[in-house]
Amino acid sequence: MHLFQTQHIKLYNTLSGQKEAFKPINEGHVGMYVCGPTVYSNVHLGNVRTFMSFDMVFRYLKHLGYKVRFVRNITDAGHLENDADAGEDRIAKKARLEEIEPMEVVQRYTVDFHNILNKFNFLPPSIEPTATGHIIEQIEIIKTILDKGLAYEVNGSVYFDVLKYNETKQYGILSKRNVEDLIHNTRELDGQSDKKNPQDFALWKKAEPQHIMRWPSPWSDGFPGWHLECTAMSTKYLGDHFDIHGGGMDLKFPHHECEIAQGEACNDASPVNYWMHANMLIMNGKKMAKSTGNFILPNEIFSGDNPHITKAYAPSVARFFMLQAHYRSILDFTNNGLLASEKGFYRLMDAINIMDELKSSESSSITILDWKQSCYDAMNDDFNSPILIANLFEGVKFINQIKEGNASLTHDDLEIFKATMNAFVFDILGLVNVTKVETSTDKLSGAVELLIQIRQQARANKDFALSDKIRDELAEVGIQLQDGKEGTTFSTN
RNA sequence: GGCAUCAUGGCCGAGUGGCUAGGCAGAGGUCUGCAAAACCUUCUACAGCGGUUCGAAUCCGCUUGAUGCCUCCA
Repeated sequence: MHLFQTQHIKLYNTLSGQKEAFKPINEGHVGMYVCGPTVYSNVHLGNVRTFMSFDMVFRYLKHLGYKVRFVRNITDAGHLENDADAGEDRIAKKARLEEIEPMEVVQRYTVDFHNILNKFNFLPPSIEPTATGHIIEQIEIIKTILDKGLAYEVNGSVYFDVLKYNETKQYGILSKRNVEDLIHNTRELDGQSDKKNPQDFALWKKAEPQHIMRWPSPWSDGFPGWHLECTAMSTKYLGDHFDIHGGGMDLKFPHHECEIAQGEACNDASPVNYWMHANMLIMNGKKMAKSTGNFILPNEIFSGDNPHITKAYAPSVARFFMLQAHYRSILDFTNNGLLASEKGFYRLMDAINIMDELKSSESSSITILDWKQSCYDAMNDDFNSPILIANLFEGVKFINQIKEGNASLTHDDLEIFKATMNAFVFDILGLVNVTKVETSTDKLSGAVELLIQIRQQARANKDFALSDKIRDELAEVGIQLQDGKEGTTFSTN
């Protein structure tokens, strides 16, 4: 018996524009592909948000008992800064500026990407393929599309024929555009002479002599088009037809539209059942993007070294902040928002830290199974993590009420409650209990317990000067004393 | 200019055709030597203008504004 047999997910499918019941192609199995980063510079927080959304999806699917194959690629092939026929690719440009090999650029920022994701407590994907490792597969796909007559070769480059494709299929089905509108609204760009139409996109580009990243192909020494790698890697590992494809909202058009076209061209069938798009993280009302300079790096959040924030924040605080918004909503990154999340996060952690001390009762004053189901309902409804978190704060209330003797749970109910809290907070939301790690050092606990005893003695003697000194100076080094009915406890934030 | 999405209280951020979101902040109370924490109570809302409806913040239209895409971008 798996949880997915009783917990039914509805998810918003960009393709249909509405929430749909999720039904995997093979029962109990889920194939999910997410477009990964182009590793030409440090991953910024906006990038992280998208990947975090799908990390949460991955975690929840696994929690429900699905066998998930999660593929997230690394784009390590250079792509041109614009879609014109000429231009430098980003990785090559970075390599030139830093006087290193393109593959050194790729290596450096791949390592950075992994480091950052580890700090945010991401689960690794099942497969993390690279574009340059799949050149042969991409060439094979181009051959197929050429054979179908939906692409053409010009001067060693191969382009997808969007108008031809649109005669029998629908280009724009995902982003709700039609080709006529696209034609009317295309900006004039220099150097597009090789294309029959501006809407056509490159499958293969002939490399200029100075272009370092290049591979042989039947058409020229060159490199694959950007959209092709995802088609190659997704279908290789998940099949021609798979369950979920995710990515940032900004990839919807043209990237994902082109992926659909390529998949349809090869197999006469739509490659993906459910398209999921994570919304943008903006900062102070503007898009976070490397190209505009309006962005913050994760390491700057951990160190506090950025003019947009007033202090350092733990990775889990940033994670909690982002999960407090729904993945399909735009989220504005602000210092005030982060401060509010930080307080809430530590309140949640403080409650969890005393969960094991709760005593069970003869009867339950809370219908814990209803509460548990409401947690699942939240996640089942298009992965609504903000609602889930609201329910978890309901759980915080339960913990404190039980501790104060204002609520009760039977032994069995208490076990269910604790297991549910832990599952959602740590397994599904992927938060890390930073306070627990710090306070679990026995030496520190022993020292603080001693100070608490001395303070108790001082209070008994009405030596409040001493007792307050102990309390205040401990607070200054980040240890809070809490006087409860059953004695004094402490926590560290 | 075109397409799409969105517009909620002091701030962040859910949701819904009639019934409490939640967090942070604020107010009052309980507790405390005083605090803090915790608990109880509590205030402020659905951009504007029309329409549909017994009833709309929730559906429709218009207006205004925001964000994204339309050239690489999570």
